[in-house]
This record gives sequence, structure tokens and C-alpha cells, in this order.
Amino acid sequence: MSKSLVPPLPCFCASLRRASRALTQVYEQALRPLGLRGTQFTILQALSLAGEVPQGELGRILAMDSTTLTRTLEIMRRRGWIATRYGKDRRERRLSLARPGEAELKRALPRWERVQARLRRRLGTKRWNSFMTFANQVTNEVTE
Amino acid sequence: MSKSLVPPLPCFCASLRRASRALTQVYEQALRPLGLRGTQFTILQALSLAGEVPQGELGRILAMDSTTLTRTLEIMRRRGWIATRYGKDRRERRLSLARPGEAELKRALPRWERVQARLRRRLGTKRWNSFMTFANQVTNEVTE
DNA sequence: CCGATATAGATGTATATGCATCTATCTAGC
DNA sequence: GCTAGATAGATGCATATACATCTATATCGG
Repeated sequence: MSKSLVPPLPCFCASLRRASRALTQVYEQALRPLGLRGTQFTILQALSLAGEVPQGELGRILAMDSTTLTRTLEIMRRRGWIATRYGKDRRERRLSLARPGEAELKRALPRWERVQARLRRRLGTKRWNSFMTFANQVTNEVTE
Repeated sequence: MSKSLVPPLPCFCASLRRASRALTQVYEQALRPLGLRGTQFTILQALSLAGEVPQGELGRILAMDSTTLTRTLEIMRRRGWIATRYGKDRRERRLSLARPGEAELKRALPRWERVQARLRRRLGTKRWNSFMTFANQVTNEVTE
């Protein structure tokens, strides 16, 4: 009964986007009780790992346009999760996790881990690892 | 010149979304001269393959919420690409490619094929195929 | 037939996303 | 020090995306 419920698509990009949409719903469902969106969780986690980084650098880490970050960060800043300060280069905004951002990440982590664990079990660790590697290779292939 | 690599992310979903963003830019860059977005191309192609389908069915094929389709289809209908008619069940909207939609798809296909071919060459056919298969498995795993 | 319930899609709202363009700032060359 | 070009991020705009809720229609048990 694990038959293909969705038909294959000829487009590589469409296949990946479809998986991305489906996956996002699963992760967001787990985070919804916290009022946290997937992208926001990703930014919290990325900042936690990267420490203080300029906005453009965060954009490169996430392969996300810096101007997209402007809007999402504004939402997160309103909630007190993000601290911004100017570097020596006055054009740069250096970002870091504020205390409430760290707390929010900590609250979210158990839910995130449960989703990850469940999915990993269903896909199998080997497939999971291959897929992660491939996804990163694809990102690198098309990132200049 | 050595490529700046993106760091691995701990989140499966974030990795996939990142690859999805990067890939989308490549495909959309190729389609931009036609004023065609990636999602729109995907819908044209899906309808071309599926024939006449109700909106909900198209949503299941693309793992996309039916209400998301409402907005995107409205844009495409305005351009004359999509034909809608009611089925015996008056709640259903049955969708199909209109002539201009077929023409638009035909115009886009060579550009799409070039991007696909280039990416396939860079990733290698084996990796490409595995990745497509995995992506579909992920979609099926999380689609109820 | 009738009311209860289910389903298809539309609408309100909020976020995600990127490009074109703009402003402020920096840097290189003079 | 000045100016021309480069760079960081903000802003205007359009599309993508989904959930909660609403409306119209269908179906099912009496």
C-alpha cells in the first residue's frame, strides 16, 4: 500500500518543489502550536550555529535572497528573537540570536527532533543521508 | 576558481527547501524571457500530461493545496492558458489546457529541456535518477 | 423529501520568495 | 580629498503558498 500516490513528474525542479511543499507541511504542523513557521525555525537554527553574521552571509548560507531575509527578519525582530547591530562597515547589519530567540529555538527543538526522527525512520537512515547529500550537491551545483 | 560551498544544515526540510530555492532560480532564469514562472510551467506541463482534471485532483498530483491553485490558476486563466468547465458534480471545476496554454508550453519546452540537460550532465544521470526517485518517495511518505 | 454531514472550491489573512530599483556607504584610482 | 564604480541592504511589486473559514452542492440515513 506504499504504492506511488503521486505520479512522477518529468521536471526535476517540479519534483523537488513538490517534495519541498509536502515536507514543509509536515514540519510546520509540528511547529504550529508554537506559532513558528518553517523558515523562521530554520533561521533560528542557522543563527544558533553561525553566531553573529551579516545578513548577506546568512542569505548565502540559506541560498536565500538577502531581500527576502529583510522581510522575514522584520517579523522575527518584532517578536524579539533577533538582535541587529552595525559592523565597522556601516552598510552591514550583523545578525545574532537574541535571548528570546534562543528560548524559542529551545522550545521548538523537541518537536523538530520528533519529526526528523519519524521521517528518518520511515525513509531509512541510508536513504535519508543520501538525500541530504544530494540536496546539498544540487544547491552547490546551482549556487554561484 | 573554487566554488563557495554552502554549509550542511541539520534540518532535512531546510536542506530540501534550500535546494528547492536554488534550483527554482535556475529554472526561472531560463523561463523569464517568456514571462513564465516555474509553478506556471509545472501546471501547464501537468495539465498537458493529465488531460482534463478537477482542480482538487491537480492539487493532489502536485501536492499543492487546492486553494493555492485557485490563485495561480486565476493568473493563468487571465492569460487564456487554462479552460475551466463544470462537471456533473457542480462543485467541481474541471481544468484543461486551452490552445494558448498549449502554445505557451510548446514555446517553453526547449528552454526547459536545455536547463534539464545541463543540470543532468552536471549531476550525472545516476545521481539525477536517484534524486528524482527519492524526491517522489519523500512526497509519498508525507502525503496522506 | 429532509435534515445532518461531507466535499469542492473561493475568500480573508499571513508569510515566503525573488527581481528591479533605490539609497547609503565603501573602495579604488586619481 | 574627490569622484566613479561597487556593494549591503531597503522598498515596490508580483507571485507562491497554506490555513481557517465560508458558500454551494452532494450524499446519506431516516
